[in-house]
Amino acid sequence: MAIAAEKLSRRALSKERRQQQLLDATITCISNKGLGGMTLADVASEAGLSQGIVNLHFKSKDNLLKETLIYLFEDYDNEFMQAVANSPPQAAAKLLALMEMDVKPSVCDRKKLAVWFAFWGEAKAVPTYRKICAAYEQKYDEIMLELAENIISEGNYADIDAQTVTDVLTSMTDGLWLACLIHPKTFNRGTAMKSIYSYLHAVFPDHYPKK
Amino acid sequence: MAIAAEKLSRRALSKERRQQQLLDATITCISNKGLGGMTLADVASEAGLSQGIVNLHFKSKDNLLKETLIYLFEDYDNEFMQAVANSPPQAAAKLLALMEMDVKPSVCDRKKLAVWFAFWGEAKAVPTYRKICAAYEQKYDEIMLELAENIISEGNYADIDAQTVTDVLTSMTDGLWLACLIHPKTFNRGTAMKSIYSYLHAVFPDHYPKK
Amino acid sequence: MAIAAEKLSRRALSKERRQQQLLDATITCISNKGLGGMTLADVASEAGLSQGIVNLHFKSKDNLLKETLIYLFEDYDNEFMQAVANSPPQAAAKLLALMEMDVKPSVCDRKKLAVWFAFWGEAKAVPTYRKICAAYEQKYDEIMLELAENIISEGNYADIDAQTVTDVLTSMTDGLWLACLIHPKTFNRGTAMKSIYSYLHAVFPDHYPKK
Amino acid sequence: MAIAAEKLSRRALSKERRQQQLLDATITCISNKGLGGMTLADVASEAGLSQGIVNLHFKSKDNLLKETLIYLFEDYDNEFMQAVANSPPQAAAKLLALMEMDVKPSVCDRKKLAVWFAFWGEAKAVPTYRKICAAYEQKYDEIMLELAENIISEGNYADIDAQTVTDVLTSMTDGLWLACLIHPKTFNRGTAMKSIYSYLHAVFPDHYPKK
DNA sequence: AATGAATGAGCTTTCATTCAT
DNA sequence: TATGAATGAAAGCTCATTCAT
Repeated sequence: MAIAAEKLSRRALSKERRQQQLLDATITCISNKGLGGMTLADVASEAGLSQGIVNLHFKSKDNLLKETLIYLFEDYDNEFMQAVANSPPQAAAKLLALMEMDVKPSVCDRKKLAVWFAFWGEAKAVPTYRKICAAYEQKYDEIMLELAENIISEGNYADIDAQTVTDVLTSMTDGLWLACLIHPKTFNRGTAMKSIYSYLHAVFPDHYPKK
Repeated sequence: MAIAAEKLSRRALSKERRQQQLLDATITCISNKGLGGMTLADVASEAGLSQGIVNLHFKSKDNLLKETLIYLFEDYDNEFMQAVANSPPQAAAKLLALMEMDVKPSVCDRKKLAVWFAFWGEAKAVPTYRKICAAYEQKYDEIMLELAENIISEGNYADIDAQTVTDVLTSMTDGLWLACLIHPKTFNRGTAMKSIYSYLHAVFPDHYPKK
Repeated sequence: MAIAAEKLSRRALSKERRQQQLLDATITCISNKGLGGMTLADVASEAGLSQGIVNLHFKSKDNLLKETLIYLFEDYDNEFMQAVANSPPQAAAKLLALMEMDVKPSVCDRKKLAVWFAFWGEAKAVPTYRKICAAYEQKYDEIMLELAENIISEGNYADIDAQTVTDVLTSMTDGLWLACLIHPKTFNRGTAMKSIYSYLHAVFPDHYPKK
Repeated sequence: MAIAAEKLSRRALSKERRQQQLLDATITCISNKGLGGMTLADVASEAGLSQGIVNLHFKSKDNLLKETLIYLFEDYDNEFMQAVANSPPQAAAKLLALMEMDVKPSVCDRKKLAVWFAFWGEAKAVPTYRKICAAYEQKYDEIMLELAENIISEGNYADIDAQTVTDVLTSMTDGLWLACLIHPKTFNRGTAMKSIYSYLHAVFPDHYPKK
């Protein structure tokens, strides 16, 4: 029956929407109260819904948190893949696009960063979180590694190790994010990008000329 | 003698000793269960003492956590100042000594790192933590900045900005710590140091020659 | 049906009803165990409900106690105002009705008196209680004062001070309540009323003739 | 041995002194924090001594409280018996002296009254307290009753019942004490005494002339 | 006699979870 | 699907009591 089908699809959609709404509320709450301080009542209240709603949609708090981490990664994943896709075809341009993506406001955003670090802070104690992180991050590492190798193969960088460059870049963005989170007043997006570029220029001077 | 030993453990230690013991137990517990998962009962049990002992010495859980963060920083502070003091007088040597300190096993230790990140993960939500971090970190920033400025003044580095270098180095160690915490299997101390050195070589080639 | 009854008791009552039920349970518990000895678990158990119920409805124990005192006063207030309203229009009759109300079983009841004295016993240490008491008692004082003044103006009582009479009557009922609480075996409602009447007769012989 | 004996007696004296000191501290603490709020740590601290001191001298908190109540009564007893002893030989004078004693500053003192009412507030729940109260109060009742009977036998008071008078006077002082405790700002010692005298004048006009 | 660190039972409070509506 | 009153386990915290010194 067409009507039933439509209803079903609408319902399904509505369900997805509601879950997204709850995930957004969760992010806000973690950001404001920390992973430890956040309660399901906070999330429900932030979403303007009733007490039991989170358990209804996510079964348990643990599961909600797991889904929130995945949601965060899916969001980042989108940004990451779009940065790769929408940049010029050269490896150097793509690598730079990724770095710019990492400091752009929608990614390097204190609310989201607070949640990232909240999860990382519990990661050692919660294997579930560590596994999710490992899976996604391996993917990003592979992509960056390939870009770095391409750049090296294009230039005169005999001594440079692609994995080292990848590690440094990953570490730098993580470290800059921490700075953004902990020292919001002194942190500056332009300076951060300048730091990253200064490293790229240092290792790949032919591809990243002095500005 | 077993009895004497048992009695000793239950006997009044000096207040300071007992508190240190509890702070150590707290670090272990946070590392194992996370900031949110850790309970005062865990800490007491880890220290082999009774339920009420933590409140007796630290008044409240919040205060215990605050003191733990300070204890962590005091420990790091010792390492930091010693690294500066015990290295050759040249700025380049001192800066390198600091970087080596940051990856040395007693500092770049998963147990401690888990606790650092646990606090950073709550820092946005807990101003107390943020303030403590800010106070110590400003000090380290100033010292590193001075070292970087000295190096620059000694060589032919007209284009290099000392603050940028400091920011990059700080970010890198933070990022490498995160890698150590989250990806213990792939993280490698030697590689980490190699990454850092590669950056130092890239910006200050005269002071940090190719190895 | 037993099942239905059980279900009913566990089912959501109106919020107001549930709170009243809990306030009644609180009064019973204070009466049995004293203000200090009463626990929230006692109250919940007395109400046949679960541990957390009191905090759910009253936020905290302190607040529960405050609301209990108010509940007690509202109950007394009803008795007081009804005694005034339902008695003959003459001031003397109304004043006598108030005194009779004070010794009637539903008011001069050991369970309730125990709670009154429990609060008065803490009043010096808890400003909140003192404020609540002061507010209500001022009202009763004013009403009684007006009645005493009316009686004085009606008779030949040149030397009588209305405020003194009011003070004496208030003191007497408080003192008789204490006797009822502490010496239940020797306390006698009739004797108590006789005492009060003997005073009324002594000061206002025209309005309160010898019986 | 004289020395030993002296030491012993000094020690014994010191012990009694210490206990009195602790009882005084207890009274202060109950007055400030209420029976429920007072802790043994408070008492020790108020006495300027160490944690375990109260249990050392009084075995348990319950016992301390019991002894405090007795201490309070012994103090009142002294006042009572002295008022009787030191007043003129006539019954009327002695009865008046007792009433004056009840409102004199050292007796009708908010600190002490707070403790009295704290005990009365728990009396229903704690039989020990009730028994102690009953024992002392019966004694006072008997003495006052005899005085009242003497006065009646001396004058033309055919209709007056001695027990009723005694009850009224006792109730009045209790009630005035409550007023002093709860409404310290409006309570007035002179007015209180005036109230009592007005009653004495009303029932025994020949013995207590209009002032 | 006095100390005060340590204990541990018992309390208040929080909150994820359940369930009748 | 959604609600929110109710639950009850688990936590932090308090404090009377103990005991080695």
